[in-house]
Amino acid sequence: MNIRVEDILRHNRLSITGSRKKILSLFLSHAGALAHGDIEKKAGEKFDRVTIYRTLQAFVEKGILHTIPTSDNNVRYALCNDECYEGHHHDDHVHFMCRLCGTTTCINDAYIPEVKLPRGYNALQVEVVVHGICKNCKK
Amino acid sequence: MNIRVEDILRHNRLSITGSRKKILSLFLSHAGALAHGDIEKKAGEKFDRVTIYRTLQAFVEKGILHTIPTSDNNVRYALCNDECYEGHHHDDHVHFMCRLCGTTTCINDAYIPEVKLPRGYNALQVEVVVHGICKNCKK
DNA sequence: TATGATAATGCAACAAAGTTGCAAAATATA
DNA sequence: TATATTTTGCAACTTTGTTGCATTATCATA
Repeated sequence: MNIRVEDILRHNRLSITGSRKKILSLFLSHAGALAHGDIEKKAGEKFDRVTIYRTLQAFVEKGILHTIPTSDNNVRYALCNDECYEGHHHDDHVHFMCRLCGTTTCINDAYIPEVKLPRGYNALQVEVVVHGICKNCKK
Repeated sequence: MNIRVEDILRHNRLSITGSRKKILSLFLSHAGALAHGDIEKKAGEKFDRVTIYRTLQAFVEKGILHTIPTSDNNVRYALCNDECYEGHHHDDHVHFMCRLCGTTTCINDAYIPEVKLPRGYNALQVEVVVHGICKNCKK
């Protein structure tokens, strides 16, 4: 697992440091999306808050992570899938937020349908956030 | 215009106060969505920050406004359309955020297509945020 | 329309979230 | 290994959001 983390960092021309390895492996070992606060808790007291901000920002710029829009002023971050690593940023995402357990998951295989906009509007990116009950909570 | 504002407040069993009238008329006279900060600026120094927070919260609870999810930790608020006033909250929205002028608009007449989710996921609400170039900026 | 009940506001104090500059430390490069 | 570059942690600060409470405004009704 650690080897993969270092490969990703190297591939994105980011120095291999403790905080980056830790934060990236948190995402790799955790299915759902994470907010800044989640990472602060999960990483323990080990890293400065500022470092976490800067690490997340760097990961988003490199396309390793993407953000998930929210209505609670608490943006979540999730791993991009493999296509993202190859320059072609995979911008259109479907995300699912569970009303019960609160977890956010990135549904990579959901097909995003064409959205019909009024005349004159030009779409560059479509984000879809579905709220409901997730697979685990439904059981 | 003021009459309409007071009607809406009365209809929602909210006391008619200066801040509510002001904030509601800001939305009625402004096509796009507004963030808390925008309202603070547009309302001038007239109202306490806390009052604006509580007013927005009340409007959302009553279904007068709805929130628009964002990736910048800066939730926008927009007027619900008429259906919202009748108990039946109009939950599924398409919102458009312009990359150039930054304005967010609520596209009420856009049809929200069915999103196919993996087995076991149950959708209750679908939010769509489209990023691109708006009608005005395209000219 | 005066009056008591109810609700909203503003203030203060606080908590949480996010930013910036800079010196020290870690990592990369050659 | 030595030097250049990058990243980190710290401090100080700004912005954003929250809570309790006394004061004030609005509402209901007699």
